[in-house]
Amino acid sequence: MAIKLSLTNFFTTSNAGITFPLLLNHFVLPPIRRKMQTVNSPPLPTTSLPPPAVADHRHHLLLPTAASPTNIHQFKQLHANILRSGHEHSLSFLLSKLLSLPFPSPPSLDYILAVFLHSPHLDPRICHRALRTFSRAADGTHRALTAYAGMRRFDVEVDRFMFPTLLRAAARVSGGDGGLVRREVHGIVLKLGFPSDPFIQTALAGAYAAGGMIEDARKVFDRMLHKDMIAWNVMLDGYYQAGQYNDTLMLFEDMRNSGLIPNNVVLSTIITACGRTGNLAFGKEVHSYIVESKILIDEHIQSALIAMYCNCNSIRTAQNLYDQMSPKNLVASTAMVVGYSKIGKIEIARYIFNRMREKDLICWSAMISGYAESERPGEALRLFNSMLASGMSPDKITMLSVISACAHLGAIDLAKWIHIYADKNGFRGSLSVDNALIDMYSKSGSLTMARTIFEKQPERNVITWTTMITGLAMHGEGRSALELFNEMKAMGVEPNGVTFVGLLYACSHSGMVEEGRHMFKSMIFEHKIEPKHEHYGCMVDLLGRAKLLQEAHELIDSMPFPPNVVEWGSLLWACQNHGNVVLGELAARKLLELDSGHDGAYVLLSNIYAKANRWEKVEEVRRLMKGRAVSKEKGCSWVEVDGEVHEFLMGDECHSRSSEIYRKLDEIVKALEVAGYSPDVGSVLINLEEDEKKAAILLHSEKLALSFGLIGLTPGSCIRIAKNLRVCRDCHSFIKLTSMVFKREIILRDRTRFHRFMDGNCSCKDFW
DNA sequence: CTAGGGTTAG
Repeated sequence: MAIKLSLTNFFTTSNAGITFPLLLNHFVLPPIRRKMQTVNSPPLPTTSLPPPAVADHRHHLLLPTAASPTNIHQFKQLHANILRSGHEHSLSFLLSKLLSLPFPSPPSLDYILAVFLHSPHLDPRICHRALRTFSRAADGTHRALTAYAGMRRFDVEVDRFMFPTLLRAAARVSGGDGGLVRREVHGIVLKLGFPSDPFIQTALAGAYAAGGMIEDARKVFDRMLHKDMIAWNVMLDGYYQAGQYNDTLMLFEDMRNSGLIPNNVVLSTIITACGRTGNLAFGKEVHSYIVESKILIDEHIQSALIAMYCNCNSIRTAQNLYDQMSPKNLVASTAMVVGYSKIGKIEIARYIFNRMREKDLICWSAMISGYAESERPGEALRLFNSMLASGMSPDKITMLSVISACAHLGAIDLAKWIHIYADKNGFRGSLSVDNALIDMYSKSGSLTMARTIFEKQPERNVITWTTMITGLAMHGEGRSALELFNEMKAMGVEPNGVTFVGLLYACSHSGMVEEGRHMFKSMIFEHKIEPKHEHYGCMVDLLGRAKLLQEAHELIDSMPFPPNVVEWGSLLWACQNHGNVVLGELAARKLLELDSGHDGAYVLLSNIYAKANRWEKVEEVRRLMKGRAVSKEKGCSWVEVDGEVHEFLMGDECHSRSSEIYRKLDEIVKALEVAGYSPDVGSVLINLEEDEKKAAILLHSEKLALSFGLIGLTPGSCIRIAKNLRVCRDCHSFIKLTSMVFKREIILRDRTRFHRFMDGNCSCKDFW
């Protein structure tokens, strides 16, 4: 009765009884006799022994060498003897010997399975041992299922102890079959009448959870009358692994309400879940609960707490806990490294990293990605080299950080090197690594290579498409970006918020106003994606570039949340380009209300006034800026020469070839003056004489980088400059002229896009 | 058995 009820409640009748014998029967190996023909056996006596009544004590008669076989060769000889002598019932003895071996190597797993499937007598104990052997082996999943299918065909009685073991194997079957196998085993459990065995239920829930079938896991879990700690932990961990952190926390509440005292394993999971969702309140509550109930805070809990506070931006609390720890453990130290990196305190992160006595791959990766994220890609790569030198080999995640660092650096030679490295070390074909490579190549100026990898990819996810779309957009190929988007939709891949950032960006930089408006609407109404700051920022930029300043302003006013510096900044930038003083003043005021130290706001507003010949206002802005001690952020540029990346700050004299660089700069300026160049001092905001302004603007970092690039240039190659800020108008025309006068192709990458200069033209369609 | 690192945008 109970069985029937479960069946109808939980399964549709169609997938309960009908499908399950089909799927498990897939797992069958070729017949054993074929296999045995390849075994070399000694000649057998022609007269066979009488079949023993009890199959245990006479087997030594069949053994070629010793009383008990110890290696696979001896097993095979024994096996051959058994078969040829017709004592097939002795296979059980052979099997039980095989199963008592400590760790069968992979080929012998198949061998065991073959013997198993051909044994005429299988008792439940042997079956369970066989299942356990297969389920425990890393690659034993399918063999366990095959063994089970075989057992059922031979009508071996299945007892309740087998299911947890079987489910452990089923839990590892991935893909579409995984779901079917789980349901099938579930169906068998119900059919055989074990639906309320707590061990089986826990294993079932665990198997469903491991396959991401979290709702099914929950259904099984909810049916359990008696839930022990393991059951709760399985369910909590299931939600946690599925990334459903809020569900994890809610279930934890249920657990506490049920009166069960959580153990350390559960607590670790909960604390980590709090960190992942940034739920500091919950985390603190759990922390006080632990302290109040005097639960022993072991290393695991302490590390989890530290990581949680780091993730919730409470680095000081984390530091306090870390200080109390002695000796410092690897996990906690890594958490601190990540915590400090995330808030931009990379030096403190490095200090902790340096003091770690032993370093594993994870802490190396954490430090590398810390640098990559902190806009210090060069340091990230140096660290990667140290890691290799220390004998550590990267895994996929390390590679992602390193590739990302290369992308930020935008150095094509390094990009090629890391690509080759990834290929040689077997990372080719990994979806996430390929995605990172596409991004790296498009950010290094090689859209062709990016596209090549993209086209070759056997599998693409939303990140793949988004990366490629954004790559095209950065290179000014707006139309192609939109075409690719259509292709993506045709393939049935659902775009996300980031995809639309790329698309709006593409529209904005290719002057496709109508398409941009359409995209924005389609995002909201067709794809049900809530527009966020970055989308509004793109739209303001798009409208602003097209001189639709009023519409841009209206859009900002219509936002459902308060506008931020990006939106006002974009509007202000547009006002400067189109010379709108009134709206510009408004945007600058709003911007400064949000961030009184925003250097760009002063610069742009001052430029707007200068354009309108309102010099008294220019003076006022400068005084205001001086009074608030705001200074323009120093620009920083990199240039790659002979595969090496050189970094320049504004007015930098640190480079070992500094004097040479400045000589070259003079030479360029003289040549450009002949061609009609005169420094545009509009963006120099300090109170200087005209001549001093001209001198100051010639020290911009991209000009230094360009000069150095021209010194070391081999014929035919081009100069690639990466700049981490917006390029000023003067530098833009400076580079344009240089490309003409010196007959060089120059590629400039600023924070958001590429400018390709050739013969005095620039590929970008921006306003200069 | 649990805890620490990752790819797209900003």
